[in-house]
Amino acid sequence: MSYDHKTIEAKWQKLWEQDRTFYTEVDESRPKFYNVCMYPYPSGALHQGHVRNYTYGDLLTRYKRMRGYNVLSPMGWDSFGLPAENAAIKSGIHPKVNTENQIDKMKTQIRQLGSMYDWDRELASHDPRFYKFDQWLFLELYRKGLAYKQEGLVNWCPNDQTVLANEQVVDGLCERCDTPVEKKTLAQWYFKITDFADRLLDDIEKLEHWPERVKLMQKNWIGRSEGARFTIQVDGGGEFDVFTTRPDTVFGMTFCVLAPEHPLVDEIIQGSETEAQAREYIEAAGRATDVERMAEGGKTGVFTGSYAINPVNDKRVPIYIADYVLMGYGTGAIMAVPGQDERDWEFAAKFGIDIIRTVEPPADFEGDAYVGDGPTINSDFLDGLGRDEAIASIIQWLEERGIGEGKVEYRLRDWLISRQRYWGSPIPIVNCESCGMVEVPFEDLPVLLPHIEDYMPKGQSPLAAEASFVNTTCPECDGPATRETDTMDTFVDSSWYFFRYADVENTNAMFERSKPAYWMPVDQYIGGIEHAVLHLLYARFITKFLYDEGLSTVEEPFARLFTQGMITLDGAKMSKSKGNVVDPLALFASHGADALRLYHLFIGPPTDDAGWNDRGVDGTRRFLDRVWRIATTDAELSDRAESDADRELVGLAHRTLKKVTEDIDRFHFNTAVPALMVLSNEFNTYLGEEPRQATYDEVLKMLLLMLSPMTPHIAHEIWEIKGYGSLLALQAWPEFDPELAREETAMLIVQVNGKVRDRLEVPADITADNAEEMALASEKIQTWLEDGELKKVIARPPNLVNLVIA
RNA sequence: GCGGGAGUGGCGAAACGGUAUACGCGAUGGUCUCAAACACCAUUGUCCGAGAGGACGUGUGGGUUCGACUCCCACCUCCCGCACCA
Repeated sequence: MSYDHKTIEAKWQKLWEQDRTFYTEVDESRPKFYNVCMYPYPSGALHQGHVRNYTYGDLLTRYKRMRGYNVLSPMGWDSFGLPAENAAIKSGIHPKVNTENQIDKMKTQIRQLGSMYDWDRELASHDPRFYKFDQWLFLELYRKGLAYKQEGLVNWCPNDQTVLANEQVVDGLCERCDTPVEKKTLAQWYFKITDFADRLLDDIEKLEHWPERVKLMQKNWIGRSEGARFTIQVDGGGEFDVFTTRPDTVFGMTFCVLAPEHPLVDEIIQGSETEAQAREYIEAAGRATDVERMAEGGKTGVFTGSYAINPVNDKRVPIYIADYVLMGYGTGAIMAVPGQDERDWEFAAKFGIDIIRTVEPPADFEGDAYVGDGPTINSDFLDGLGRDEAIASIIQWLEERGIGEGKVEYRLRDWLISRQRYWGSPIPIVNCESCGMVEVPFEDLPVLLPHIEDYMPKGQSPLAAEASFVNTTCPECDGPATRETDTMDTFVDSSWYFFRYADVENTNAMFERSKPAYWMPVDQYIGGIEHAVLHLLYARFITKFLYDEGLSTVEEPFARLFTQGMITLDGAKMSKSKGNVVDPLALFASHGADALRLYHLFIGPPTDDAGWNDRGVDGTRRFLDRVWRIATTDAELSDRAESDADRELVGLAHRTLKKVTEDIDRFHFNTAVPALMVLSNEFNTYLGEEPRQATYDEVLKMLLLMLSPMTPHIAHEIWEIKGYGSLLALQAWPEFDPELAREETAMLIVQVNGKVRDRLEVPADITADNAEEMALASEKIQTWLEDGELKKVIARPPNLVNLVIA
């Protein structure tokens, strides 16, 4: 017997929506719970990753509500950006039309899952009402000197025809299309996230309820290094700065290296014997993608013909160009100390350069460069000092002479936010011949993205070809001017959208301070691990900026972060291109949303990747059919007096409640579900043995209340059929009663030397002495005791007695 | 190389230092049925044994403990992140 999930699920989805059950207002009388799932890019097709994400989110919405919280769970669309635009290009439908179609489709599908949102707060980043405030944010940052345009070496994806942020380059490949990223020198817009590097790093400590893994990834990404920066003179004129974390080893400097892109290079190779060779090397390094540069086996480089003077001992050392030194980090130049640095050692060995040790390695040290601690040697006034003392001492020495200082460097670079693509928010800046760069005034926002037919990427923004967009008048002098034609990275949208849900209608401001003041921070944020350093770092940055502006009341946006594992099929990530997707829509039809939701909860630990198994959904559906049968049983329910069987079943229900509650609170859904299965199995057995009406109703109610956040449709339907009260979603989570949960008897395990030799049923309140007595009285145990002398008894009533014999 | 996580049945996986393998899937046998499906019942780590029962068993090797999947040390394998960051 199988229940009619199609009718039931459609019925309740409609009803919850009509009743506006999950629409929320500020309510100071209850604690708030702001529950957000990362808003999706509207691909038009719900996949199992979404289902997993929204199942967790909806479970929490419903559960927290039953626990008395005022829960806000909104939904929106990450509808600007490369993925949406590329999908439009592929389909040949204009991005706006295509994106809006996809949103409609996905919204329908999300509703079929039965996951509930306050749709009054729905937002989409391609909506001018939304991106108006991308532009406002941009201008706020600009005024504070935190948005700037600068020419520099940038990552360029030749396939997507746009620049990319460092965070969007993965292993030298474009994050979106896996094309090797090239380097180009271009003038681009940046947000100065590096100004926030220390705060972003330090505040990671405050993120108690974030996964360690994500915090660590952010720490590594920010990459703080303490060291020193100092100036080195070139013999014959010129100078350059170097950064090092080991200034204590400066006496061991036997050469210097400049990055091929270093500005001084051109000057010092001029007229040298190796000039031709050097120019060729620089040119090749410029052509190479990061992948090629990294793939290079062994170090390469060219002598410049020039020498540097070591400031501590006036020694002349050769200057090389080598691509193992990166222009983008530190100063793009290093002092090379092969004795204490593995990379420098490798280079020195290859090029026959002297190697001097300045740190005494331990006697048993074998190997090349020694990077560990030890007394300083061969270093004049630093000799004998440990590393930290030597570093402090040399920094003081450099500072006294005005040639250097202690310095902190970060791996984090500024966030490159301009894109040479159509589908994004236009940058609200006008270039005027006489006034220069001018802000678009607030009253002229949003700078609307015009509808254009030729939106294909072409290396510069397609907007540049749109004269009616480009040509404008200067807001300051009314003279002729042109607009910026690049659009913003879609990660700008996602860095603040969670504030906007709190005040989504506002046309005058991103939001009124008091609105998110009630809801923020997001109490639970759920999404994929792939955003660990992209979205989650940017969102923290922008939140800190809004805090500094007095707009945000919180410095950190997400109090609790949960990153779900991936659903895989035969060990591989499900993806449309691989053709190994299991379509949720087909499962809505065949098994129902409830069975699918339950399978996602049951499949394994939520943080872990989990392998999909079609039969697994059969299993959760079978379970729901069993619940349905229990609810519609034709067993005769009597009004006899309460028996042990009744007390046992009610006791189990309460123990189940305790476990399910604890498991939900710590996101162990995969163990909460089996607990409910055990309860329903016992319930089913009970129905075959003279069931009693009162017990039946009591346990069924508890079962339905516990199921309602997981499988809301079937739970609501049964609740209604049984006439158990008003709408199940509005019921309170049941109260655990330890008295009822208590068990009368326990299984006493009797061990001999740690091995199980007997099991005895004993009263649950048995004393240690009685347990020992019963254990010793057991016939099976007697035979084991014959083998030796009883040395010791460990009794842990009521479950364990261990007899130690020898 | 650095950092993190994980290794348990045929499979997904459970297990505050105390019954290893709950629950689900799959498999085998049975009941129901004209038959099938559904459902229900039983069995299902390996080896020895007719059985009672016993031995072994959570990647490998040690250790701590009355007792170790769990704690400690060393190693192996896999996954993830960062990676010539000075």
